[in-house]
Amino acid sequence: MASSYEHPRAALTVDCVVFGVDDGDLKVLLIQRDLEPFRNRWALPGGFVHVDETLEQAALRELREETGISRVYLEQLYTFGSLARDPRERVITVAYYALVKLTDHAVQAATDAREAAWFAVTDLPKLAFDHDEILATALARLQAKVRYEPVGFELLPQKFTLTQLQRLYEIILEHPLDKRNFRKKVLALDLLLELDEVEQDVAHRAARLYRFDERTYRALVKQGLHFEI
Amino acid sequence: MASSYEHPRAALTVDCVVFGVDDGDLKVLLIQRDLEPFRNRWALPGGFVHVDETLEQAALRELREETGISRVYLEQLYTFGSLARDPRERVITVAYYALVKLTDHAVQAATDAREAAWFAVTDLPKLAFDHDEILATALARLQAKVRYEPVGFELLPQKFTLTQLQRLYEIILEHPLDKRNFRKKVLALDLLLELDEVEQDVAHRAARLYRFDERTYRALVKQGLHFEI
DNA sequence: CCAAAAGTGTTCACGGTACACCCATGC
DNA sequence: GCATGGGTGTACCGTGAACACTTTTGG
Repeated sequence: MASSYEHPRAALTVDCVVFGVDDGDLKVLLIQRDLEPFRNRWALPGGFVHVDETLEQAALRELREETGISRVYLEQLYTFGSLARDPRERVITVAYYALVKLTDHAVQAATDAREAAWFAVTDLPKLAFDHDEILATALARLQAKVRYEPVGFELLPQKFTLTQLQRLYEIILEHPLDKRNFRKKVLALDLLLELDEVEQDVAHRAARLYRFDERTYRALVKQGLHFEI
Repeated sequence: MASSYEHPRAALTVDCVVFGVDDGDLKVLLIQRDLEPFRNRWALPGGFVHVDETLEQAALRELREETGISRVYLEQLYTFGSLARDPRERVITVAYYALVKLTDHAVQAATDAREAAWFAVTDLPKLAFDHDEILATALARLQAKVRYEPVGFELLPQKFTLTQLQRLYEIILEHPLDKRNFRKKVLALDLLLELDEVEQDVAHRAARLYRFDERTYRALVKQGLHFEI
Protein backbone atom coordinates (compact mmCIF):
# COMPACT_ATOMS: atom_id res chain seq x y z
CA MET A 1 0.00 0.00 0.00
CA ALA A 2 1.38 3.34 -1.06
CA SER A 3 1.30 6.26 1.34
CA SER A 4 -2.16 7.66 1.51
CA TYR A 5 -0.99 11.22 1.92
CA GLU A 6 0.11 11.81 -1.63
CA HIS A 7 -3.28 12.06 -3.24
CA PRO A 8 -6.46 14.13 -2.92
CA ARG A 9 -9.11 12.34 -0.94
CA ALA A 10 -12.78 11.83 -1.58
CA ALA A 11 -15.16 13.05 1.09
CA LEU A 12 -17.18 10.47 2.96
CA THR A 13 -20.80 10.79 4.04
CA VAL A 14 -23.57 8.60 5.38
CA ASP A 15 -27.20 8.78 4.29
CA CYS A 16 -30.17 7.12 5.93
CA VAL A 17 -33.37 5.79 4.42
CA VAL A 18 -35.79 5.77 7.34
CA PHE A 19 -38.92 3.66 6.83
CA GLY A 20 -42.10 3.79 8.85
CA VAL A 21 -45.57 2.38 8.36
CA ASP A 22 -48.63 4.47 8.98
CA ASP A 23 -52.26 3.56 8.35
CA GLY A 24 -51.91 1.93 5.00
CA ASP A 25 -48.71 3.44 3.68
CA LEU A 26 -45.03 2.70 3.75
CA LYS A 27 -43.36 6.04 4.42
CA VAL A 28 -39.88 7.50 4.24
CA LEU A 29 -38.50 10.35 6.29
CA LEU A 30 -36.98 13.16 4.25
CA ILE A 31 -35.49 16.52 5.09
CA GLN A 32 -35.59 19.67 3.07
CA ARG A 33 -32.17 21.05 2.22
CA ASP A 34 -31.46 24.64 3.18
CA LEU A 35 -28.09 24.91 1.45
CA GLU A 36 -26.81 24.59 -2.08
CA PRO A 37 -26.55 22.39 -3.97
CA PHE A 38 -30.13 21.22 -4.34
CA ARG A 39 -31.33 23.93 -2.01
CA ASN A 40 -34.98 23.39 -1.02
CA ARG A 41 -35.01 19.93 -2.52
CA TRP A 42 -36.00 17.00 -0.33
CA ALA A 43 -33.17 14.64 0.54
CA LEU A 44 -32.27 11.73 2.74
CA PRO A 45 -31.00 12.66 6.17
CA GLY A 46 -27.23 12.30 6.32
CA GLY A 47 -23.93 14.10 6.47
CA PHE A 48 -20.17 13.88 6.73
CA VAL A 49 -18.49 11.13 8.68
CA HIS A 50 -16.19 12.41 11.41
CA VAL A 51 -12.75 10.92 11.48
CA ASP A 52 -13.21 9.63 15.03
CA GLU A 53 -16.59 7.88 14.68
CA THR A 54 -17.63 4.65 13.01
CA LEU A 55 -19.95 4.67 10.03
CA GLU A 56 -22.83 3.44 12.12
CA GLN A 57 -22.18 6.06 14.78
CA ALA A 58 -22.19 8.71 12.07
CA ALA A 59 -25.52 7.45 10.73
CA LEU A 60 -27.09 7.47 14.18
CA ARG A 61 -25.69 10.92 14.97
CA GLU A 62 -27.01 12.42 11.75
CA LEU A 63 -30.40 10.86 12.33
CA ARG A 64 -30.55 12.32 15.81
CA GLU A 65 -29.37 15.77 14.73
CA GLU A 66 -31.56 16.07 11.68
CA THR A 67 -34.71 14.25 12.68
CA GLY A 68 -34.63 13.73 16.45
CA ILE A 69 -34.88 9.97 15.99
CA SER A 70 -32.69 7.92 18.25
CA ARG A 71 -33.57 4.31 18.91
CA VAL A 72 -34.03 2.46 15.65
CA TYR A 73 -33.18 -0.68 13.79
CA LEU A 74 -30.28 0.31 11.53
CA GLU A 75 -28.50 -1.67 8.86
CA GLN A 76 -25.92 -0.83 6.24
CA LEU A 77 -27.38 -0.86 2.74
CA TYR A 78 -24.79 -0.10 0.07
CA THR A 79 -21.99 2.33 -0.71
CA PHE A 80 -22.53 4.69 -3.60
CA GLY A 81 -19.50 6.10 -5.34
CA SER A 82 -20.35 7.47 -8.79
CA LEU A 83 -17.99 10.19 -9.89
CA ALA A 84 -20.53 12.98 -10.24
CA ARG A 85 -23.07 12.15 -7.58
CA ASP A 86 -22.22 15.38 -5.77
CA PRO A 87 -21.66 18.38 -8.08
CA ARG A 88 -19.20 20.04 -5.69
CA GLU A 89 -16.57 17.40 -5.39
CA ARG A 90 -16.02 13.68 -5.11
CA VAL A 91 -18.21 12.30 -2.33
CA ILE A 92 -18.67 8.65 -1.46
CA THR A 93 -21.70 7.87 0.65
CA VAL A 94 -22.36 4.83 2.76
CA ALA A 95 -26.13 4.38 2.82
CA TYR A 96 -28.01 2.85 5.75
CA TYR A 97 -31.64 2.03 6.15
CA ALA A 98 -33.59 2.30 9.35
CA LEU A 99 -36.94 0.94 10.52
CA VAL A 100 -38.90 2.90 13.10
CA LYS A 101 -42.18 2.54 14.92
CA LEU A 102 -44.14 5.59 13.85
CA THR A 103 -46.16 5.34 17.06
CA ASP A 104 -42.98 6.05 19.02
CA HIS A 105 -41.57 8.63 16.66
CA ALA A 106 -44.04 11.33 15.83
CA VAL A 107 -42.49 13.74 13.33
CA GLN A 108 -40.20 16.04 15.22
CA ALA A 109 -38.88 19.31 14.01
CA ALA A 110 -35.27 18.84 13.03
CA THR A 111 -32.93 20.35 15.58
CA ASP A 112 -31.04 22.33 13.02
CA ALA A 113 -34.15 23.98 11.59
CA ARG A 114 -34.43 22.01 8.40
CA GLU A 115 -37.88 20.67 7.88
CA ALA A 116 -38.38 16.94 8.19
CA ALA A 117 -41.45 15.11 6.92
CA TRP A 118 -42.77 11.65 6.12
CA PHE A 119 -43.60 10.81 2.49
CA ALA A 120 -45.43 7.76 1.18
CA VAL A 121 -43.04 5.78 -1.01
CA THR A 122 -45.71 5.74 -3.68
CA ASP A 123 -45.75 9.52 -3.82
CA LEU A 124 -42.24 10.90 -3.53
CA PRO A 125 -40.87 14.24 -4.63
CA LYS A 126 -37.78 14.41 -6.80
CA LEU A 127 -34.82 14.05 -4.49
CA ALA A 128 -31.42 15.69 -4.28
CA PHE A 129 -28.20 14.01 -5.51
CA ASP A 130 -28.66 10.32 -6.35
CA HIS A 131 -31.01 9.86 -3.43
CA ASP A 132 -33.75 8.46 -5.71
CA GLU A 133 -31.44 5.61 -6.53
CA ILE A 134 -30.48 5.06 -2.90
CA LEU A 135 -34.11 5.01 -1.88
CA ALA A 136 -35.01 2.52 -4.61
CA THR A 137 -32.18 0.28 -3.46
CA ALA A 138 -33.38 0.49 0.13
CA LEU A 139 -36.94 -0.36 -0.85
CA ALA A 140 -35.81 -3.41 -2.79
CA ARG A 141 -33.73 -4.51 0.20
CA LEU A 142 -36.61 -4.07 2.62
CA GLN A 143 -38.93 -6.08 0.39
CA ALA A 144 -36.41 -8.88 0.11
CA LYS A 145 -35.44 -8.86 3.77
CA VAL A 146 -38.92 -8.86 5.20
CA ARG A 147 -39.58 -12.27 3.65
CA TYR A 148 -36.87 -14.14 5.45
CA GLU A 149 -36.05 -12.11 8.53
CA PRO A 150 -38.45 -10.80 11.13
CA VAL A 151 -37.59 -7.15 10.61
CA GLY A 152 -41.20 -6.19 10.06
CA PHE A 153 -41.80 -6.05 13.79
CA GLU A 154 -39.51 -3.04 13.99
CA LEU A 155 -42.19 -1.10 12.13
CA LEU A 156 -45.09 -2.02 14.41
CA PRO A 157 -45.87 -1.03 17.99
CA GLN A 158 -44.73 -3.53 20.64
CA LYS A 159 -48.29 -4.82 20.91
CA PHE A 160 -50.11 -5.41 17.65
CA THR A 161 -52.97 -7.38 16.17
CA LEU A 162 -52.57 -10.08 13.57
CA THR A 163 -54.47 -7.91 11.12
CA GLN A 164 -51.98 -5.09 11.62
CA LEU A 165 -49.15 -7.51 10.98
CA GLN A 166 -50.82 -8.79 7.85
CA ARG A 167 -51.47 -5.26 6.62
CA LEU A 168 -47.79 -4.47 7.18
CA TYR A 169 -46.70 -7.33 4.98
CA GLU A 170 -49.25 -6.43 2.35
CA ILE A 171 -48.04 -2.85 2.28
CA ILE A 172 -44.38 -3.76 1.99
CA LEU A 173 -44.80 -6.62 -0.45
CA GLU A 174 -47.46 -4.76 -2.41
CA HIS A 175 -49.85 -7.65 -2.77
CA PRO A 176 -52.75 -9.07 -0.73
CA LEU A 177 -52.36 -12.10 1.52
CA ASP A 178 -54.93 -14.67 2.56
CA LYS A 179 -56.07 -14.09 6.12
CA ARG A 180 -56.39 -17.69 7.25
CA ASN A 181 -53.16 -18.81 5.66
CA PHE A 182 -51.29 -15.83 7.02
CA ARG A 183 -52.44 -16.48 10.57
CA LYS A 184 -51.75 -20.17 10.34
CA LYS A 185 -48.24 -19.49 9.14
CA VAL A 186 -47.15 -16.81 11.57
CA LEU A 187 -48.66 -18.61 14.56
CA ALA A 188 -46.98 -21.86 13.52
CA LEU A 189 -43.62 -20.10 13.79
CA ASP A 190 -44.23 -19.87 17.55
CA LEU A 191 -42.64 -16.47 17.69
CA LEU A 192 -45.68 -14.48 18.75
CA LEU A 193 -46.75 -14.17 22.35
CA GLU A 194 -50.49 -14.04 22.74
CA LEU A 195 -51.24 -11.34 25.29
CA ASP A 196 -54.20 -11.11 27.67
CA GLU A 197 -55.17 -7.87 26.05
CA VAL A 198 -57.30 -6.70 23.17
CA GLU A 199 -57.23 -3.49 21.22
CA GLN A 200 -59.19 -0.58 22.63
CA ASP A 201 -61.68 1.93 21.28
CA VAL A 202 -62.67 0.16 18.11
CA ALA A 203 -66.20 0.19 16.78
CA HIS A 204 -66.37 -3.57 16.37
CA ARG A 205 -65.09 -6.70 18.00
CA ALA A 206 -61.68 -5.94 19.50
CA ALA A 207 -58.77 -8.00 18.20
CA ARG A 208 -56.32 -9.82 20.42
CA LEU A 209 -52.90 -8.25 20.86
CA TYR A 210 -49.63 -10.08 20.29
CA ARG A 211 -46.00 -9.35 20.97
CA PHE A 212 -42.98 -10.57 19.00
CA ASP A 213 -40.93 -12.89 21.16
CA GLU A 214 -37.41 -11.81 20.28
CA ARG A 215 -35.81 -13.96 22.96
CA THR A 216 -37.33 -17.13 21.50
CA TYR A 217 -36.47 -15.98 18.01
CA ARG A 218 -32.78 -15.61 18.83
CA ALA A 219 -32.78 -19.03 20.44
CA LEU A 220 -34.47 -20.68 17.47
CA VAL A 221 -32.14 -18.98 14.99
CA LYS A 222 -29.22 -20.62 16.73
CA GLN A 223 -30.95 -23.92 16.17
CA GLY A 224 -31.24 -23.19 12.47
CA LEU A 225 -34.74 -21.75 12.18
CA HIS A 226 -35.51 -20.38 8.75
CA PHE A 227 -38.04 -17.59 9.22
CA GLU A 228 -40.05 -17.04 6.10
CA ILE A 229 -43.32 -15.38 5.25
CA MET B 1 -24.28 19.90 4.55
CA ALA B 2 -21.34 21.73 6.05
CA SER B 3 -18.26 22.40 3.98
CA SER B 4 -16.26 19.25 3.72
CA TYR B 5 -12.94 21.05 3.78
CA GLU B 6 -12.88 21.93 7.43
CA HIS B 7 -12.18 18.48 8.83
CA PRO B 8 -9.56 15.77 8.47
CA ARG B 9 -10.67 13.04 6.14
CA ALA B 10 -10.55 9.29 6.41
CA ALA B 11 -8.71 7.44 3.68
CA LEU B 12 -10.72 5.20 1.40
CA THR B 13 -9.66 1.82 0.06
CA VAL B 14 -11.19 -1.15 -1.71
CA ASP B 15 -10.45 -4.78 -0.90
CA CYS B 16 -11.39 -7.83 -2.94
CA VAL B 17 -12.26 -11.32 -1.84
CA VAL B 18 -11.60 -13.43 -4.93
CA PHE B 19 -13.15 -16.89 -4.88
CA GLY B 20 -12.27 -19.80 -7.14
CA VAL B 21 -13.06 -23.50 -7.05
CA ASP B 22 -10.42 -26.08 -7.68
CA ASP B 23 -10.68 -29.87 -7.43
CA GLY B 24 -12.65 -30.10 -4.26
CA ASP B 25 -11.86 -26.84 -2.55
CA LEU B 26 -13.24 -23.35 -2.41
CA LYS B 27 -10.22 -21.07 -2.61
CA VAL B 28 -9.40 -17.44 -2.01
CA LEU B 29 -6.70 -15.39 -3.66
CA LEU B 30 -4.38 -13.62 -1.21
CA ILE B 31 -1.30 -11.49 -1.60
CA GLN B 32 1.64 -11.26 0.70
CA ARG B 33 2.31 -7.77 1.96
CA ASP B 34 5.80 -6.37 1.45
CA LEU B 35 5.31 -3.19 3.47
CA GLU B 36 4.46 -2.33 7.02
CA PRO B 37 2.09 -2.62 8.71
CA PHE B 38 1.55 -6.37 8.70
CA ARG B 39 4.62 -6.85 6.53
CA ASN B 40 4.85 -10.43 5.19
CA ARG B 41 1.32 -11.19 6.33
CA TRP B 42 -1.19 -12.44 3.80
CA ALA B 43 -3.94 -9.99 2.93
CA LEU B 44 -6.78 -9.40 0.52
CA PRO B 45 -5.79 -7.65 -2.70
CA GLY B 46 -6.81 -4.00 -2.55
CA GLY B 47 -5.64 -0.44 -2.24
CA PHE B 48 -6.52 3.22 -2.23
CA VAL B 49 -9.35 4.59 -4.31
CA HIS B 50 -8.28 7.33 -6.70
CA VAL B 51 -10.37 10.45 -6.64
CA ASP B 52 -11.25 10.12 -10.33
CA GLU B 53 -12.39 6.49 -10.44
CA THR B 54 -15.49 4.75 -9.18
CA LEU B 55 -15.31 2.18 -6.41
CA GLU B 56 -15.82 -0.65 -8.85
CA GLN B 57 -13.14 0.70 -11.17
CA ALA B 58 -10.77 0.87 -8.22
CA ALA B 59 -11.52 -2.72 -7.27
CA LEU B 60 -10.92 -3.93 -10.83
CA ARG B 61 -7.74 -1.91 -11.15
CA GLU B 62 -6.29 -3.24 -7.91
CA LEU B 63 -7.16 -6.77 -8.93
CA ARG B 64 -5.40 -6.34 -12.23
CA GLU B 65 -2.35 -4.69 -10.70
CA GLU B 66 -1.91 -7.07 -7.84
CA THR B 67 -3.03 -10.38 -9.26
CA GLY B 68 -3.23 -10.04 -13.04
CA ILE B 69 -6.91 -10.97 -13.00
CA SER B 70 -9.11 -8.96 -15.27
CA ARG B 71 -12.43 -10.39 -16.37
CA VAL B 72 -14.46 -11.45 -13.37
CA TYR B 73 -17.85 -11.34 -11.77
CA LEU B 74 -17.60 -8.56 -9.19
CA GLU B 75 -20.08 -7.40 -6.59
CA GLN B 76 -19.94 -4.99 -3.70
CA LEU B 77 -19.98 -6.75 -0.34
CA TYR B 78 -19.93 -4.36 2.58
CA THR B 79 -18.12 -1.28 3.82
CA PHE B 80 -15.95 -1.69 6.89
CA GLY B 81 -15.24 1.36 9.02
CA SER B 82 -14.05 0.41 12.49
CA LEU B 83 -11.90 3.08 14.06
CA ALA B 84 -8.75 1.03 14.47
CA ARG B 85 -8.87 -1.34 11.54
CA ASP B 86 -5.72 0.24 10.15
CA PRO B 87 -3.08 1.07 12.79
CA ARG B 88 -1.69 4.02 10.79
CA GLU B 89 -4.74 6.17 10.45
CA ARG B 90 -8.45 6.09 9.81
CA VAL B 91 -9.17 3.99 6.76
CA ILE B 92 -12.59 3.00 5.48
CA THR B 93 -12.63 0.10 3.07
CA VAL B 94 -15.32 -0.87 0.60
CA ALA B 95 -15.07 -4.63 0.20
CA TYR B 96 -15.98 -6.45 -3.01
CA TYR B 97 -16.10 -10.12 -3.79
CA ALA B 98 -15.23 -11.68 -7.10
CA LEU B 99 -15.85 -15.06 -8.66
CA VAL B 100 -13.37 -16.41 -11.18
CA LYS B 101 -12.99 -19.52 -13.27
CA LEU B 102 -9.73 -21.03 -12.07
CA THR B 103 -9.34 -22.73 -15.42
CA ASP B 104 -9.02 -19.30 -17.05
CA HIS B 105 -6.96 -17.70 -14.29
CA ALA B 106 -3.94 -19.73 -13.40
CA VAL B 107 -2.08 -18.08 -10.54
CA GLN B 108 -0.07 -15.23 -11.99
CA ALA B 109 2.81 -13.50 -10.39
CA ALA B 110 1.63 -10.15 -9.15
CA THR B 111 2.93 -7.34 -11.32
CA ASP B 112 4.32 -5.41 -8.40
CA ALA B 113 6.39 -8.31 -7.08
CA ARG B 114 4.22 -9.23 -4.15
CA GLU B 115 3.45 -12.90 -4.08
CA ALA B 116 -0.10 -13.96 -4.84
CA ALA B 117 -1.46 -17.42 -4.01
CA TRP B 118 -4.67 -19.37 -3.67
CA PHE B 119 -5.65 -20.68 -0.24
CA ALA B 120 -8.43 -23.11 0.61
CA VAL B 121 -10.99 -21.31 2.78
CA THR B 122 -10.76 -24.21 5.20
CA ASP B 123 -7.06 -23.60 5.71
CA LEU B 124 -6.33 -19.90 5.84
CA PRO B 125 -3.38 -18.11 7.38
CA LYS B 126 -3.95 -15.26 9.80
CA LEU B 127 -4.64 -12.20 7.71
CA ALA B 128 -3.64 -8.55 7.95
CA PHE B 129 -5.97 -5.81 9.25
CA ASP B 130 -9.59 -6.99 9.69
CA HIS B 131 -9.36 -9.09 6.56
CA ASP B 132 -10.43 -12.22 8.44
CA GLU B 133 -13.72 -10.53 9.17
CA ILE B 134 -14.12 -9.33 5.59
CA LEU B 135 -13.43 -12.80 4.28
CA ALA B 136 -15.93 -14.38 6.66
CA THR B 137 -18.54 -11.88 5.54
CA ALA B 138 -17.83 -12.67 1.90
CA LEU B 139 -18.09 -16.39 2.50
CA ALA B 140 -21.45 -16.00 4.20
CA ARG B 141 -22.66 -13.87 1.31
CA LEU B 142 -21.51 -16.37 -1.28
CA GLN B 143 -23.24 -19.21 0.54
CA ALA B 144 -26.47 -17.24 0.72
CA LYS B 145 -26.31 -15.93 -2.82
CA VAL B 146 -25.56 -19.20 -4.51
CA ARG B 147 -28.91 -20.59 -3.36
CA TYR B 148 -31.09 -18.09 -5.11
CA GLU B 149 -28.99 -16.62 -7.91
CA PRO B 150 -27.06 -18.51 -10.55
CA VAL B 151 -23.68 -17.08 -9.61
CA GLY B 152 -22.14 -20.51 -9.24
CA PHE B 153 -21.58 -20.73 -12.98
CA GLU B 154 -19.02 -17.94 -12.70
CA LEU B 155 -16.80 -20.42 -10.89
CA LEU B 156 -17.00 -23.21 -13.45
CA PRO B 157 -15.58 -23.49 -16.98
CA GLN B 158 -18.01 -22.57 -19.76
CA LYS B 159 -18.63 -26.25 -20.41
CA PHE B 160 -19.16 -28.44 -17.39
CA THR B 161 -20.71 -31.73 -16.34
CA LEU B 162 -23.64 -32.01 -13.96
CA THR B 163 -21.38 -33.75 -11.50
CA GLN B 164 -19.01 -30.79 -11.54
CA LEU B 165 -21.93 -28.46 -10.90
CA GLN B 166 -23.16 -30.60 -8.04
CA ARG B 167 -19.67 -30.75 -6.53
CA LEU B 168 -19.50 -26.98 -6.74
CA TYR B 169 -22.68 -26.59 -4.73
CA GLU B 170 -21.56 -29.17 -2.23
CA ILE B 171 -18.27 -27.38 -1.74
CA ILE B 172 -19.83 -23.97 -1.24
CA LEU B 173 -22.75 -25.11 0.87
CA GLU B 174 -20.61 -27.57 2.79
CA HIS B 175 -23.04 -30.45 2.70
CA PRO B 176 -23.75 -33.34 0.31
CA LEU B 177 -26.61 -33.26 -2.18
CA ASP B 178 -28.61 -36.13 -3.65
CA LYS B 179 -27.55 -36.80 -7.22
CA ARG B 180 -30.96 -37.63 -8.68
CA ASN B 181 -32.76 -34.80 -6.95
CA PHE B 182 -30.05 -32.34 -7.90
CA ARG B 183 -30.20 -33.26 -11.59
CA LYS B 184 -33.97 -33.23 -11.65
CA LYS B 185 -34.01 -29.79 -10.14
CA VAL B 186 -31.38 -28.04 -12.22
CA LEU B 187 -32.63 -29.56 -15.46
CA ALA B 188 -36.20 -28.54 -14.62
CA LEU B 189 -35.04 -24.92 -14.47
CA ASP B 190 -34.41 -25.15 -18.23
CA LEU B 191 -31.33 -22.98 -17.91
CA LEU B 192 -28.75 -25.54 -19.00
CA LEU B 193 -27.97 -26.20 -22.64
CA GLU B 194 -27.15 -29.83 -23.29
CA LEU B 195 -24.15 -29.86 -25.63
CA ASP B 196 -23.19 -32.51 -28.17
CA GLU B 197 -19.97 -33.07 -26.33
CA VAL B 198 -18.70 -35.22 -23.51
CA GLU B 199 -15.75 -34.79 -21.24
CA GLN B 200 -12.39 -36.08 -22.54
CA ASP B 201 -9.62 -38.24 -21.14
CA VAL B 202 -11.44 -39.75 -18.21
CA ALA B 203 -10.89 -43.33 -17.15
CA HIS B 204 -14.57 -44.17 -17.06
CA ARG B 205 -17.77 -43.31 -18.90
CA ALA B 206 -17.51 -39.72 -20.10
CA ALA B 207 -20.17 -37.34 -18.84
CA ARG B 208 -22.19 -35.03 -21.05
CA LEU B 209 -21.19 -31.37 -21.06
CA TYR B 210 -23.61 -28.52 -20.42
CA ARG B 211 -23.48 -24.77 -20.74
CA PHE B 212 -25.39 -22.20 -18.68
CA ASP B 213 -27.86 -20.39 -20.90
CA GLU B 214 -27.50 -16.84 -19.65
CA ARG B 215 -29.68 -15.41 -22.40
CA THR B 216 -32.62 -17.56 -21.38
CA TYR B 217 -31.95 -16.83 -17.74
CA ARG B 218 -32.18 -13.08 -18.25
CA ALA B 219 -35.40 -13.53 -20.20
CA LEU B 220 -36.95 -15.71 -17.51
CA VAL B 221 -35.90 -13.35 -14.74
CA LYS B 222 -37.89 -10.61 -16.42
CA GLN B 223 -40.87 -12.92 -16.27
CA GLY B 224 -40.41 -13.43 -12.55
CA LEU B 225 -38.39 -16.64 -12.39
CA HIS B 226 -37.18 -17.49 -8.91
CA PHE B 227 -33.97 -19.44 -9.29
CA GLU B 228 -33.32 -21.61 -6.30
CA ILE B 229 -31.16 -24.62 -5.54
C1' DC C 1 -13.78 -58.37 -16.64
C1' DC C 2 -13.28 -55.00 -13.37
C1' DA C 3 -13.31 -50.34 -11.60
C1' DA C 4 -15.37 -45.96 -11.77
C1' DA C 5 -18.59 -42.78 -12.47
C1' DA C 6 -22.87 -41.68 -15.49
C1' DG C 7 -27.42 -41.78 -15.74
C1' DT C 8 -32.23 -42.63 -14.49
C1' DG C 9 -38.04 -42.90 -11.51
C1' DT C 10 -41.03 -43.67 -7.90
C1' DT C 11 -43.00 -43.10 -3.47
C1' DC C 12 -44.16 -40.44 0.50
C1' DA C 13 -44.68 -36.55 3.58
C1' DC C 14 -45.31 -31.92 4.13
C1' DG C 15 -46.27 -27.29 3.24
C1' DG C 16 -48.60 -23.88 0.22
C1' DT C 17 -52.91 -22.38 -1.52
C1' DA C 18 -57.65 -21.77 -2.27
C1' DC C 19 -61.75 -20.91 -0.22
C1' DA C 20 -66.69 -19.11 3.13
C1' DC C 21 -69.03 -18.70 7.18
C1' DC C 22 -70.19 -17.57 12.07
C1' DC C 23 -68.97 -14.54 16.05
C1' DA C 24 -68.32 -10.60 19.03
C1' DT C 25 -68.83 -5.82 19.73
C1' DG C 26 -70.27 -0.95 19.45
C1' DC C 27 -73.51 2.09 17.95
C1' DG D 1 -80.47 -5.18 14.58
C1' DC D 2 -76.99 -3.93 11.73
C1' DA D 3 -72.45 -2.86 10.31
C1' DT D 4 -67.69 -3.97 10.92
C1' DG D 5 -63.97 -6.54 11.31
C1' DG D 6 -62.34 -10.94 14.21
C1' DG D 7 -61.64 -15.44 14.06
C1' DT D 8 -61.62 -20.29 12.39
C1' DG D 9 -60.77 -25.55 9.15
C1' DT D 10 -60.51 -28.55 5.24
C1' DA D 11 -59.34 -30.41 0.76
C1' DC D 12 -56.18 -30.47 -3.01
C1' DC D 13 -51.85 -30.04 -5.27
C1' DG D 14 -47.09 -29.51 -6.09
C1' DT D 15 -42.50 -29.68 -4.40
C1' DG D 16 -38.78 -31.59 -1.56
C1' DA D 17 -36.65 -35.76 0.21
C1' DA D 18 -35.41 -40.47 0.45
C1' DC D 19 -33.72 -44.12 -1.99
C1' DA D 20 -30.72 -48.36 -5.68
C1' DC D 21 -29.76 -50.27 -9.79
C1' DT D 22 -28.20 -50.51 -14.73
C1' DT D 23 -25.14 -48.61 -18.30
C1' DT D 24 -21.02 -47.04 -20.38
C1' DT D 25 -16.23 -46.66 -20.88
C1' DG D 26 -11.23 -47.24 -20.24
C1' DG D 27 -7.69 -49.90 -18.60
